[in-house]
Amino acid sequence: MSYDKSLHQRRRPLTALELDAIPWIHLLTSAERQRAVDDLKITDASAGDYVCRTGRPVTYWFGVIDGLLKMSSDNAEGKTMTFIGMPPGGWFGEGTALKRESYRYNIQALRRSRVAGLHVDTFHWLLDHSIGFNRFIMNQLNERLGQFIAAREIDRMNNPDIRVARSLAALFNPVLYPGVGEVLRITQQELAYLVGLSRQRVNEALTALAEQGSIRVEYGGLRVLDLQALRATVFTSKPVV
DNA sequence: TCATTAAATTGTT
DNA sequence: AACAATTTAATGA
Repeated sequence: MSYDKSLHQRRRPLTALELDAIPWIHLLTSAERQRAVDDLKITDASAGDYVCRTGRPVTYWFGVIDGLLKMSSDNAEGKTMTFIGMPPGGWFGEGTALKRESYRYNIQALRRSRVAGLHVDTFHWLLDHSIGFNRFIMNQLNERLGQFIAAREIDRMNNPDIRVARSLAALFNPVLYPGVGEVLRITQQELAYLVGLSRQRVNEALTALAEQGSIRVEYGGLRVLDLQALRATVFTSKPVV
């Protein structure tokens, strides 16, 4: 690399490959796609960077091209409450974009990530003109509703192994996160942040899940072998001797 | 391309 | 929280 390393461009157009990885782009007519592509911007976020903050006016509808983001909301006492992971292929913020309100979540990069942004005006234009886009949004909202209900259940789980299993299953959701595929790139530390457990405990849970055969633990990631089994995990971690 | 070194991640206590 | 072991990434010949 002989380029300058001082001022790497924070915002650039998308490559054809990145474009192809956007799930809803294929549902548009060529005219609609043209307009969307012209507006799409991609930004590189370093670990710890905020993609959006609570209270800021909505300017973009976001999608994860690569990397891993976490969504957190602060309650009245300023305590950070909910964590949801956003792996590649996930698009978010349509709720607030629809109402043109301000963001109700903090979105932070857990590691170096590439985030695509579609301006709210274009978002609304697509809603007004594209049936395919409307289907995508409707499907997305519906799927996420299911996810939130599941998330409430997960929060009430006291068994760490099951918490980890369910949280992982959510991250492997092929509808919400089509960019994930077979292998989810996530470290055990990152997963620990998302689930709200220590890395040690997550490691223990992952080992148990691997023994069960639903996943395989790999360096810097996890491979899903049986998503159904992962979702349905009910075993109690401590074997009764 | 290969060998060496540094950094990141994992497994364990 | 700390440590050693393992894997990957970076570097330079």
